[in-house]
Amino acid sequence: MPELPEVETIRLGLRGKIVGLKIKDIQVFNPKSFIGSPKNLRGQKILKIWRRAKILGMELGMSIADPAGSQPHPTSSLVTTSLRAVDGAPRSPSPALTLLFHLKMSGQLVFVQRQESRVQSPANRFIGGHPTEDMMGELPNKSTRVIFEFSDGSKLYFNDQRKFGWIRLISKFEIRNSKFFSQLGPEPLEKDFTWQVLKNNLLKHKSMPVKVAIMDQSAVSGVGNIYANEACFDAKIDPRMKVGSMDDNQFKRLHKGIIKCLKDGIKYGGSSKVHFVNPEGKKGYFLDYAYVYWKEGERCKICGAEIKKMKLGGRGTYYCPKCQK
DNA sequence: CACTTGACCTGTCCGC
DNA sequence: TGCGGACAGGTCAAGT
Repeated sequence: MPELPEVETIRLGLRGKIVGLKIKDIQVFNPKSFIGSPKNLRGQKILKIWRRAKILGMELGMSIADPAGSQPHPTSSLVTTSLRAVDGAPRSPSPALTLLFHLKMSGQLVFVQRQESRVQSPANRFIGGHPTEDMMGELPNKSTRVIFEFSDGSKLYFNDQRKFGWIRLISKFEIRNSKFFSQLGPEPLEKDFTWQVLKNNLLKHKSMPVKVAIMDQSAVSGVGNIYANEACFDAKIDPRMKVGSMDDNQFKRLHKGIIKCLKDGIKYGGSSKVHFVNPEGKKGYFLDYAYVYWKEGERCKICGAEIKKMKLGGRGTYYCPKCQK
C-alpha cells in the first residue's frame, strides 16, 4: 500500500504526537511483524522520526538520568553480531537504536491518546477541501499485529491485514551499512533529483516499459504502482514505452510528473483505495484527484477518451490511450 | 543478463 | 449460500 506520499503523511502526522514519548511496553501479536528484540525497547524515548523512500524510521535513546537506562542491555543478536563485525570498534554498552517500519501492502500506524474514544470524531478537519473521514473502528482489531504503549498512556497500533509489513529494531550502525539503504535511489523530492539523474538511472533498463522502470527503487525511491500510473499520465507518456526509446523531452516531463504526483499525494493526505489511513485513522483523498489509477471505463478528465487498463510487469496499469502516446 | 513469476498473507469480489 | 479463482498499493528470491 503505502508509497512515498502515504509514508510521508504518516511521518507528518506522528511527528507532533510521539516525539519525546517514552516506550513503556510493547505487545507483539504476530512474531513475523517484529524483527529484533522487543524488550530492548522498554524505557527508550522517541527522539526523531524520519522517512527514506517508503521506510519510516524512529530514532531512540535512553536519557542518562533514566533508571531504565542503567539496566544491563539485553542481548540482541541483530545488534551485537554486527557490532562485533567491525574490528577495533568500541562496543558501546547501549548502541543507539532505531525502529524501522515498512508498511508494504496493508500496514497502518494509528496513534491513540490515553482513553481517547475510538468513536467517530466530528469531521472538523479538512484535507484538500474534504472533511476527513474516520476509517477506524475499535482498536485493537483483528489486523493489529503490534501495539506500542507509551508512559503517558497513549498507544501506537501497527495494523497489517496481509502481514507483509514489518517493524525492525536495529542499531544506527546497521542502517549506515545496510545494503538495503545503500541501494536506494534518490529521494524524488530532494533537489539532487534532477531529470538527468532520472534519465541515467532509468537507462539501466533500456528495454523495460517506463512505468515498470520507475517503480525500481534503485532508480528513484518511493514510487509505487499508483504514482507510477499517474506520473506517466501527467507526462503524457504511454506506460509501455521502452526507456531506451525516450527522448530528453520525455525524461523531463516524466521527472516533472513524478514530482507533481508525489507532492499532490502528500497534499491530499495520501491514497486510500482500501487500507491506507493516517495516524488519526482517517483516509487520504489523492484518488479523488487522480486521472487514471483505478479509473478504468471512466472518461479522461482531459480529453474525454475512455481510460483503459492492462497489465504491465504483473501490475494493474491504467492509462488514457489518447493523451498518452 | 534482463525480465517474469512465485511467494509471502488475508480479504473481497465476481462468476458459476 | 457456497466455492473457486482472480486480484489488491511491495519486495525479494528463484526461474526462464
